[in-house]
Amino acid sequence: MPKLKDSTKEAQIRDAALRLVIRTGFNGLKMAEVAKEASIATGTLYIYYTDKESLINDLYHKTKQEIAAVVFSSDYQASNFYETFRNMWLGYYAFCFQKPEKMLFVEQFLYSGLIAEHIVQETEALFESLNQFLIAGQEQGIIRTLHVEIIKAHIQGSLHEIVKVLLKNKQQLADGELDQCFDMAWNSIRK
Amino acid sequence: MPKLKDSTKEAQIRDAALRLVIRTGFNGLKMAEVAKEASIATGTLYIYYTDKESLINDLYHKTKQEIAAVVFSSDYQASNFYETFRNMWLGYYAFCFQKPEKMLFVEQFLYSGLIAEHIVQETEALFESLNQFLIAGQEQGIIRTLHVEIIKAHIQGSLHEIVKVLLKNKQQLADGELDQCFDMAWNSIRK
Amino acid sequence: MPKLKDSTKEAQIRDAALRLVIRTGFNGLKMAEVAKEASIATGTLYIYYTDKESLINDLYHKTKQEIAAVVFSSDYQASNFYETFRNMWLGYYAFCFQKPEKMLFVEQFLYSGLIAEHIVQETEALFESLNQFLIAGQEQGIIRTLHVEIIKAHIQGSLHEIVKVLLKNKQQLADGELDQCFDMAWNSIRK
Amino acid sequence: MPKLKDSTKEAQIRDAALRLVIRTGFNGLKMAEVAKEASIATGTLYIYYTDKESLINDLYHKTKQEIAAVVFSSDYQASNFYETFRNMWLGYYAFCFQKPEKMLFVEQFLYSGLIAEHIVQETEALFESLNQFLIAGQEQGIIRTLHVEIIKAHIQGSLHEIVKVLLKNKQQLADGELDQCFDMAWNSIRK
DNA sequence: CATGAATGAGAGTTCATTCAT
DNA sequence: CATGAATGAACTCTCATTCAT
Repeated sequence: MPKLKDSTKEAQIRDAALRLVIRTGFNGLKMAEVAKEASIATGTLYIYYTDKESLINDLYHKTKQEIAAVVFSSDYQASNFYETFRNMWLGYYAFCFQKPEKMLFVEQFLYSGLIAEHIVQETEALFESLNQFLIAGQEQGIIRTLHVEIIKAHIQGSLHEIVKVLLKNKQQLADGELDQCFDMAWNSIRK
Repeated sequence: MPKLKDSTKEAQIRDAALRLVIRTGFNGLKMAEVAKEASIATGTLYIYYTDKESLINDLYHKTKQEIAAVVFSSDYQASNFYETFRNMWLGYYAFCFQKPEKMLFVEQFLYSGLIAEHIVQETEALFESLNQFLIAGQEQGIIRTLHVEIIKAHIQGSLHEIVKVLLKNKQQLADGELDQCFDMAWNSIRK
Repeated sequence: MPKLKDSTKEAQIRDAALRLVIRTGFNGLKMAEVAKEASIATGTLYIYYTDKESLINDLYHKTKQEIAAVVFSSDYQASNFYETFRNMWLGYYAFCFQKPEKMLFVEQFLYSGLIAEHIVQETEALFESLNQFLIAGQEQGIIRTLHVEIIKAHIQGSLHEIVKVLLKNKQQLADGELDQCFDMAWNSIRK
Repeated sequence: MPKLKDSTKEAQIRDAALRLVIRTGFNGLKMAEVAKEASIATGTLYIYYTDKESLINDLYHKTKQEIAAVVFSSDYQASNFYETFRNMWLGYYAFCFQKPEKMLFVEQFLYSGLIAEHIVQETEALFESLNQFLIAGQEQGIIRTLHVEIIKAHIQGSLHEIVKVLLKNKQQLADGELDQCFDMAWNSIRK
């Protein structure tokens, strides 16, 4: 019996690629560096991923899945729209702050044209229930009536940018500030 | 740093570089392609810019200057905070929608580590009066008291993301929707 | 040099290698493909052959032996020179037409410098009795007096090339044509 | 004005490639070695040829053209079929003996599947008048009636193989031997 | 100043061979 | 013996930069 294909290794590779790619972009990402960062030989990379593109595509897919799992965590379900929204926003904020590479990576590649269309669509589908949630809020007259894609863009865009500023300045939000940030998000959409 | 030669040609080069770089990132940008897109020979590029990095740095600098000129357009000065803010927001929105390459380019390179620190600082300084403006609003009790960097991040992040979604879907905002978007921005910061 | 393991498997490997190598040459031959074609694992290949070169050398040796066995088939011995020569020529023609890979392989590698000198010499020795046969024909005044190496080259070169043309065009020789081809060979050497 | 694309260089590259490729086959041919042999940088190779395949294709094309020019040299036209055929045969023999690389290269690649079909066809067309010549000989009852492709294969195959044997043994044919070799060729086809 | 051919270091990918299982 | 994952040197091709014209 031969050595068995190690499924840990695939995750190691993705972790390494993620760490490196956000610094340099797709074209700046060097497979040799990914290998070194993952502590394997270059050739081994190609046992797990046929080429750089497929590595990035899989990384995108898996990262989006992880984000969906965070946003839709069952812990966040509350009795009313506001509470649920608040839980989601805070949960996603915490995620972005703790794993900014994932936030940055996804942001960087969504509009890059490098992710295969079918993967983009599969991952968008993962967030369909978020759309449902927002539409329900609109129908109940809780939040403003505006195309949900724009609402999501508004919320996500501001959250991401805030996290980026904080990371750049190596700051953290005090509790009161965090509340204010959430307030900004909420005030912008509530009716 | 550019040498003082034909300044039309220099602008051609920057335009070409801008168009190309947002598709591919710094590492994907090919000097030969920039030259072709600018309708000059490769060698000529190096008369105007010593290397790729200096081209990108100059492009960043000039683009930020243009954005500052837009945001601080004297036309936008109004008699009260709200009106001025509204003019600025709408003006910047229009700019981003019409010249998304510039928005995307600046966004892509701000945190990239490729722009020389002194250039980042010089360009940040251009926006100092925006800080003043916001702080004045806070002192007058018009807008919420929160670190201005965060306020700016919130406003800019959401505006950019909305524009990106619209461009991706090749949509435009109807007038009412545009008002709503501004409302979201305003509601989030007003007291 | 092969180790003495499962001799069926060894033959499978050679068959696989032969099929593949004539399409691609030595450098294009991939050990992994040989293994797959032979329905074994890559590692197993190296139990039978220490490296690619030794595989090719053994294949060359065995193929030459097979050709010698064909040419010197006892069935071909006839009462006179002409008949024997004719039997040999027709037998070898049939062999080349049925197993062109073997003909092509041997032709491709003879002058390649990849076959170890001692193997080339051993295999040449197998054809020594062909030399004897031709010399006898010369001494009896049946065929022209010319260095036997040149006579052999003439006969073999033309026979091979005819087979190659036929295979390329997916044709076969009608009986009369085959006779003509043999006639060409015979007329060129007879006195 | 820039340095002008040097047409000598293209020929240098082909010469280098030809010298190397017959030793190693297509897959063994290393672009870096071709460059070194041609005394240029690797990158320069790619200014003249987009890739290895196109280099080989052009080399094939040009070599076949050269061979056609040799075979159809106007000097060889004589008053009768025999003389013309003799001139051609001797001329081609001399060519193969002096530039065996060209003979070997063409032989190696004709059936390799690496030469683009349109190039194979274009080059075959160059030899159409050889077919005409042979058919005329058949119609005049001078040579045997047999598919010209087979006649050509017979003549060419034996000539090539003889040259290969001679080169391998570092021999040359004495004048009498050369006559004998031509005689073999002639006797095989004459009626 | 302008040109584009030339350079060569460096990137992605392949594959002969090894070795843990 | 058999397996196939792992290795890393080597190969093809690219591209920032230089420089002869």
